[in-house]
Amino acid sequence: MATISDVAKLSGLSKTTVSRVINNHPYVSDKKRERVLKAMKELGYIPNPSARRLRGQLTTTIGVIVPRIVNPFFAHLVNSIEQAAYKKGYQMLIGQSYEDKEKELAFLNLLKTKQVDGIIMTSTENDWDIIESYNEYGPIILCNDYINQEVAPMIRLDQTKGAYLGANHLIERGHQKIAYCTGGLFDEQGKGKDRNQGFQKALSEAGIKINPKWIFIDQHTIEDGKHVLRQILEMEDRPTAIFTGSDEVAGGIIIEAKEHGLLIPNGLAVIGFDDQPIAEILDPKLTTIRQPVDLMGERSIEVMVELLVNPEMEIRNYELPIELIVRKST
Amino acid sequence: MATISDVAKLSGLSKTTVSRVINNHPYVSDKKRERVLKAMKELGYIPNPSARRLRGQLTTTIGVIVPRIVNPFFAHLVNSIEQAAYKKGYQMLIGQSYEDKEKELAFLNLLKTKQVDGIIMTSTENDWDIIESYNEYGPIILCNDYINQEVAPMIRLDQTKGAYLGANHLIERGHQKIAYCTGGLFDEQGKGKDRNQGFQKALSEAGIKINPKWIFIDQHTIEDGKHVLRQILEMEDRPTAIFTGSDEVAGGIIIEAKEHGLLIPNGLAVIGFDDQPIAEILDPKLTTIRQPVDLMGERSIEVMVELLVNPEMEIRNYELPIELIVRKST
DNA sequence: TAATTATATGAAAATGATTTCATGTTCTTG
DNA sequence: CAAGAACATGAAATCATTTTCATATAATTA
Repeated sequence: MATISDVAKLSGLSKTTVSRVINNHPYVSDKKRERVLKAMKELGYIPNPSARRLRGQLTTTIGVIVPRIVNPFFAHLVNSIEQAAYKKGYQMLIGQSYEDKEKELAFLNLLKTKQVDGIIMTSTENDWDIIESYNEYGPIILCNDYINQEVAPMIRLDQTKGAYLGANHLIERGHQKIAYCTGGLFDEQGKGKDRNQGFQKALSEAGIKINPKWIFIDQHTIEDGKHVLRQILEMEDRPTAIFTGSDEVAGGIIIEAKEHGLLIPNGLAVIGFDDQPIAEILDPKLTTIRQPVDLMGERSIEVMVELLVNPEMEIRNYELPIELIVRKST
Repeated sequence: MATISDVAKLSGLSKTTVSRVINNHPYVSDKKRERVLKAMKELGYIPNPSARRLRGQLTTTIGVIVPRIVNPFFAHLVNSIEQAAYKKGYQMLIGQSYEDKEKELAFLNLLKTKQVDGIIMTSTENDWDIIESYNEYGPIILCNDYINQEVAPMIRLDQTKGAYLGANHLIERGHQKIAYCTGGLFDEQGKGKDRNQGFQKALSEAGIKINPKWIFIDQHTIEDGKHVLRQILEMEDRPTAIFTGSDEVAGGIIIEAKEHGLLIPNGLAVIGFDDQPIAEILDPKLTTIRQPVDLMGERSIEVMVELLVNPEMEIRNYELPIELIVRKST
């Protein structure tokens, strides 16, 4: 690989001048700039990022933590982040936390060692106190997941409203016996908590009591959804509708219902969350709450880049619209 | 951040000795090693990767190129690669080529600038002549996609056999009028070509002629599949079965068939490729050809790590098993 | 016991960039 | 036209590490 010295030698100028051209510093005459550019092209010169980093320059790499990339919601989110990053000349380093605290910390360490300029977290496993300690090494922003304090920029949705819209829709369809199925645990913080609140608000406004037997926690996959449906079938007093925290779980419920001859939506109305491609594939098609994934990715990169340019930037929340998509499963 | 000099100062030893401890060089006395380790722990010292890279050390980062991460097949592949890489202490840098030659080259440049130790390509957009020119900067291995020369290690499946199995299955079910739907173009190299051959072999063995009107090329998404079905419905002479290059396209066909009241498999038998989660979700469940994604990811990392340790390693192919999964769509 | 050889350690060079400082030229401005 | 400001250039320092070279001591061998 050609180095800056090679370029300097070939162009008959100093490394300093070459460096100035690379970083388009103003004080370079047009003639010499031309000579440098010509030499650079001739040698196929690319500045060595390790050397630039060592001098405290930016890495033009942004880290993204996701729980698991095979979850289509996160695949889409990662996709939109990567697209936006590429447009701005950034690379994307991906890490899967697999809901493991250690893995999350291992990834945050990349910030400490300046391998990434900043990190976008789409989920958080550790407490914020711990994550915060990495913040001094570079910006951390939360996208999708969030916590209820204004400590870092957050790209978030009004989850409370989303859950409220969904629950309300079920109530309007005449349901009184509504089950609830969440990805998190019940006393959690952030996203899950807000959804719980929205759900509860809708029900209490309609004067409906929540039956604790109809609450399912820690449900994530299609398999989990199937299992939930089997549990419901065994109940004496069954719910007539179920609100789920993800399209995948909703999908599992619908697939298993078909297996057991339970009709959707007449036997059980099902509502999902995310509006993933699967929502259109299921039969019946899934009523769900759409999260504007592309917007979230784009906005995250925008905020990250601003923050890298101006680290003193004001920390605030960016709330994006959330929307109910009514299809055939309710 | 603490530097190696800080550790040297605190431990009262030289940078050299500290470096020796970090890289566990043999010639360090146990006593001093202890002192260094203690100082390192006390300062929370982590070596600066940029500086190490600059000195020509490995980056412990492996680049992975995928066409698009939202394609569940590639999401799973990336997942298995990341898992395997993490276990061996490597990070994974992802780039989406979006089937764009420029983007692919931009990513290959990371090798040139030593930002990654090696690159795993799960698809290739540029000709091998061009890709090969990056090979001198670090190992490139092909996983999933491949070319028909032994120029780089390839983790591949016997695609010819896969397509043969699928086509044969349709023929055994009594079909004579079989359509073919591929992701690539028709005269392509590598994966697509082998599949074409397998398909053709099965048909010619059964004495069946291929109807060129029933060949669909460049089909990738669910939407593409829907479109294919509409085209079939408009034909006077319709096929009774269709072989597709991906579960997603097959899914689109099945969904659209339902929309038009065409029964699967009686009106049209459909066979997919990949055995993605969607295959189990579709109604009827999809007959498909399973690719051992987890194995492919694992093997790729194994080979990559070996190759990094011993760059002179013999180049060879690693062929993994491929399998027909019969469900309800045929 | 003298001569190798293996073990231990550190000073200084090297890696490839950017930044600081010094110096010289050209342009404004009073 | 003198003096200060703006422009243009390069030598050398700097970033955090590894590697080379030099040197000293301990262990082995002849």
